[in-house]
Amino acid sequence: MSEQGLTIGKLAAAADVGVETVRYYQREGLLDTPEKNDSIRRYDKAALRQLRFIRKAQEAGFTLKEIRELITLDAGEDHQRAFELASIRLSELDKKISEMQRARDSLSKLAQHCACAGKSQPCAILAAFED
Amino acid sequence: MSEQGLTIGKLAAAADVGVETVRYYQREGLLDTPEKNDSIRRYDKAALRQLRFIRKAQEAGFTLKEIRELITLDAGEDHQRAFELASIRLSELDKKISEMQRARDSLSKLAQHCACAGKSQPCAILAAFED
DNA sequence: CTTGACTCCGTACTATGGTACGCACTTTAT
DNA sequence: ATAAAGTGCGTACCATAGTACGGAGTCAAG
Repeated sequence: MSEQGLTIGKLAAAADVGVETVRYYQREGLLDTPEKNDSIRRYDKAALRQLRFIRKAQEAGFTLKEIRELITLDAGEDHQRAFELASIRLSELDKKISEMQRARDSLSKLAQHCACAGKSQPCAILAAFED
Repeated sequence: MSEQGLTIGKLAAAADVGVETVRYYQREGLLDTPEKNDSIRRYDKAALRQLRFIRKAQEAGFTLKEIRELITLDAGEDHQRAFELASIRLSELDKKISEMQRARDSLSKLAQHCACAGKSQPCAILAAFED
């Protein structure tokens, strides 16, 4: 007997996370724990989709707490709040992106003249971030 | 008697961090603790510069551990290693930036048709990150 | 000259996001 | 049919980056 869904191991692998991480998300209420028909729990496509959503949302900088909220919001009808969370995240994402862009530029400038200079002066890295 | 340097409070304020954070950095070996002439420790420009460097480097995504290494490297002569750390960070920064850019796009697309749609369907946020 | 703010230092506690461990099953491959 | 691999659960532990607390001493302004 097999194809009535993924085992936790397969689910985890499909989303490229560890089994322990899946269990952790369950404990945190981000992923629900399916009933067990036999002795082993089986996960369907929806669970995989949700797990993947969690990871994508994390990449967008949402905390697990926020993600939990988004998930409940998705099930309910408080559209407004989800929109709000998304807007906040969007603007913080923009802020973070330009911050990182600036950091990137400083760092690449450093790499530039670190590469051509010999090995004399005190390393320019401390100076690299000075405005 | 005053202007022989900043007090810890002034130092912290000048770098926009908390006093406890400064002490934490000292404990972690990122910032050294100056000798005390009287009963209070005084911090000079170099300390402020270093503290600011720590924050900038954090923005670039370096961990405190790496920053500690960069600082010792700056004092010493292992240019090579500093260059290596910077290169690694640079490429991870690039990776992270495009990841966030992608997340940003998904999110803004969502905000778009979340704004125009009414409040019917299940909120599109779960779908927003699907490739 | 005292009251409130600041400092010093040590230690404890926090949040976030996991990872590991142990033990008792249950599958599955050999 | 037996050993290796996987599952279920509960609990413990981890790193990272701080933040808070308490008590004793010090300094500056009214």
